Parts: sequence; C-alpha cells; structure tokens
Amino acid sequence: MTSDALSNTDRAVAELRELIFSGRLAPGSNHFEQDLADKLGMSRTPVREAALMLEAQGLVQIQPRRGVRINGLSVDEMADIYDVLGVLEALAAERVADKIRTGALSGTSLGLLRESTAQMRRALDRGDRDSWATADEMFHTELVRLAGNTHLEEAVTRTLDQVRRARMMTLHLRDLPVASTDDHAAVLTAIEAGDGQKARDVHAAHRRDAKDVMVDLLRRMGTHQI
Amino acid sequence: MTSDALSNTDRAVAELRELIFSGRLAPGSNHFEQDLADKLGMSRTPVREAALMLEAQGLVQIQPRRGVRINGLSVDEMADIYDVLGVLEALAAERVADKIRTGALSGTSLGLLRESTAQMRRALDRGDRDSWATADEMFHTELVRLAGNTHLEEAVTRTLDQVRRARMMTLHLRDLPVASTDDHAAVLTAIEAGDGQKARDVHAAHRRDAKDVMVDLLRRMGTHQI
DNA sequence: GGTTGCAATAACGTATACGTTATTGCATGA
DNA sequence: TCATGCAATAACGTATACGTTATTGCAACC
Repeated sequence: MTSDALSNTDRAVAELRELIFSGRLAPGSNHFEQDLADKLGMSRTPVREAALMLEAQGLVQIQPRRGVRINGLSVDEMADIYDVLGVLEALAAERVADKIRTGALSGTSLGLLRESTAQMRRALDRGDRDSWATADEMFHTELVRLAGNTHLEEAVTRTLDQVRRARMMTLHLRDLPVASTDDHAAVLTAIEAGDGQKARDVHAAHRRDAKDVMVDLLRRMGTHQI
Repeated sequence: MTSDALSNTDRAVAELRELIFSGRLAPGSNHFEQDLADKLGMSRTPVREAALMLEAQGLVQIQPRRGVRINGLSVDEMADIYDVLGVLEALAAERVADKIRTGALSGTSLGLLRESTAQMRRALDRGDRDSWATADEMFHTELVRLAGNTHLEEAVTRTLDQVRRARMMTLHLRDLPVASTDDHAAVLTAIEAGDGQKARDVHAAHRRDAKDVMVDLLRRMGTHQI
C-alpha cells in the first residue's frame, strides 16, 4: 500500500490544486477532511497532510470543526497580488536583459520567448483565447526561468497560484488581449536590446495594465469574491 | 491529550523554526522524524505535519529514508534572495510614500518608522549590534505593514525567513552598519516627502548595498553554505 | 581484494483507533 | 415564543500499528 513513485499525499496535493484552480472546489466553500478523503479514495492522513501544505501555500485555511476552507480573493486582494507579481517579473525581465547585454545569455536562448510571442499573435488572429493563455503562461514562465534565480521563480509561482482560478474564469469574459500581446513584444524587444531598465519598466507597465483590466472587469461584474 | 490553545503541530512548527534559525539544526544536516519527535516530546504525526509545512515554506526538504534535511544556502542564493527582497520592499516603500502623498496615511502613522530609525542610531553609537538588529527588523516589518498589502507582507516574510539564520550568524562579524542606518533615514525622508519613486529607488539601493555587504563578507570568510 | 547478492533493519507512508471538544438540536422552563 | 442548558454527534488532533521498501552490512564467490 505504498508509492508507485507518487505518494498519496502528493496525489492529494495535485488533485486538490486542480479542484481548486478549476473552481470545482468553490472559493469560500468548506470541506471536511473525511469527505475529501472519500472523494480522493484515500484515508484522512494524506488528505490532512495535503491540506497543511496547501495552507502553507496560502490556497486554503484549515478551520477546526468547519473543515478546509478554499481561499477566495477580494478584488482589492487581486490588485495587491498583481502588484507583487509586477515587481517580481519586472526583476526577472531586467535580469534577463542584463544577461543578454553581458553575454551571460546568448540571443538564441530567447527562442521560447520569441515563439510564445508569435503564438500569442497567431492565437489573437484566430480569436483563440485558450491558445493565447497557454502562450502567455509560457512567456512568463520562460522569462522567470531565464533569470536564473530559483527563489524568484518560487515566489512568482506561489504568487501566480493565488490568481490562477480568477485568470481562468475571466479569460473568456474579457476583451481580446490585443494590448497585452503588444506588451510582450515590447518586453522582448527591450530584452533583445539588452536594456535592463527598459525591460523592467515595460514589464511593470504591462502588469499594471493587466491588473487594471482584471480589476475593471471584476468590478463591472460586481464580483466581490473570486 | 488535545490542545491548550496551541496544537502539538503548531508547537512543532514553532520549535523547529527556532531550532533552524538559531543554527542548532545545522544547514545541510538530516534528522529522522522519530528523533525530532523524541526531542520535542510528541509522536511522529505532528512532527511530520510540521515538516511538511516547513517544506512548503522552503525551509527544509523531506528526503525519504534520509530524514528531514535543513536547507542551506549558497552565497549565490543569498544574493538571489536579497534581489527578491529588494524589489518587494521597494514596492512597499513606494506604496507607503504614495499613501502619504494622497493622504491615505497620516504623518503620525509613521511613528514606528521614526522610532526604529532613531533606535538604530542610538544602538550604533553604543556599538550595540543586537539592539540595532532589533530596530532594523522593526523598520522593515513596519514599512511592509504600512503598505497595507497582505500578500506582499506574506511574500516578504517568507523571503526573510530564508535568510534569517545567515543574518543572525553574520551580525557580529560585519562592520558596524553605519551606511545602512543612513539608508533607512533616507528612505524615511522620501516617504515623509510623499515621493514614491524616490522611496522605491532609495530602498532598492539600500537592499543592493546590504546584499553586497553580506556577499562580500561570506566570500571573504570562504563560506560556501550557510 | 573486490564485487555481488541476500538478509536484516529501520524509516517511511498511510490506515486506523481513540480521546477531546465544539457544535447542533432538542427539551425544558421562563 | 424565546432563551438556556444538556445530551448527542461528529470533526479533529494525535498516538499507534503495520506493510512496504530503501539501505546497510555481511557473507560468499570471483
């Protein structure tokens, strides 16, 4: 009854994350450990362990006798998180541009950034939001990876996790992300030019705009919790 | 055998953190769950739960059949973490300054920032490093608190935790933090003037210097892991 | 002597048991 | 009717039990 390379605890973490991000465990809802264990086909122990890890990651709260509560976000909190994300990714953009300038990174290593930018354009032409979102995520992931700072990467991942559900839910409600696509291209240009400051500033502006779009959308929808 | 307001799991987290930060659980060392349980006077369950939470916080790694490994840091990683801390706290400084400018925050609410700056000066005059460190921590904590962004606060806390042990260990090895104390005063001045950009830039420079001091010190000591 | 394989050990993953305690519903009395 | 208190329930915190499996040491063989 032990691992086939993946423990039940790990499975529980993965499956609960998926349930949370997809919204099938609704923000603000509560779930008893035993119920979750039944749903996942395991005993309380690994579920409880998973819940503790997710709590440490800020995705849930464990409320004794009231179950595991799925954290929701207010619109203000969304804005706060985007502020954090903004400075973290701007740092990444600056570092990558600097690495290009100093030669620590070759131009060819920007392949994935270029590819994802191109894919975003193509997706935009087709009006394919899902494909756009995939490319967008690839761009941001790759940008942070290229910065070569594992702790920055971790901070970004954790921060992104907080808004992942909201992004998935609003993707098909917002206007086509035309400006956002242009933003990515501008960041890429600054990076290719090795201009750290510009890459940082352009990226910060990009996240600021993304924040405004998201906040405006949520406010227009009258969303208070997501 | 239940809680007196604090569960054994919570106690385990708190005590293990203390043991890690104080260095009594050395970076790079491994510890079996049962041994830790014996040391803390509880069963494996709460210790295991605590270990999982600390792993989610990036303080340890759980290595099956090799025990709980206390994460150490290379000098390069220290530099990386200071980079992250720099942009996060710079964001906080900018926000606080902006709040002063827009009146969202009154001048009197800067009391703790002023106090801690003054305390740093006094501590410096007496050559009292411990008191200086206390005031320094108070300044940074209060700065981030005043920004009013809980998620920023959490990111900063998590990031600071990563370097807490190193800071404690090097505090008495470095030169008196004269420049650092002046830096804080400069940040405070920019905040009082409601100049967000300046507050941000000055603070970023402050963390950059702090990083250089720390990295130089560790390199001179020949430290590869801390 | 070195290598290979097997047996013993023990650390771990997870199920389960159990005492504790918050919560809920009902009954009783004002 | 509403408030109060008690009893029943059940969710949780934690100890423990147990099967699985990696690791280690020793023996046998090359």
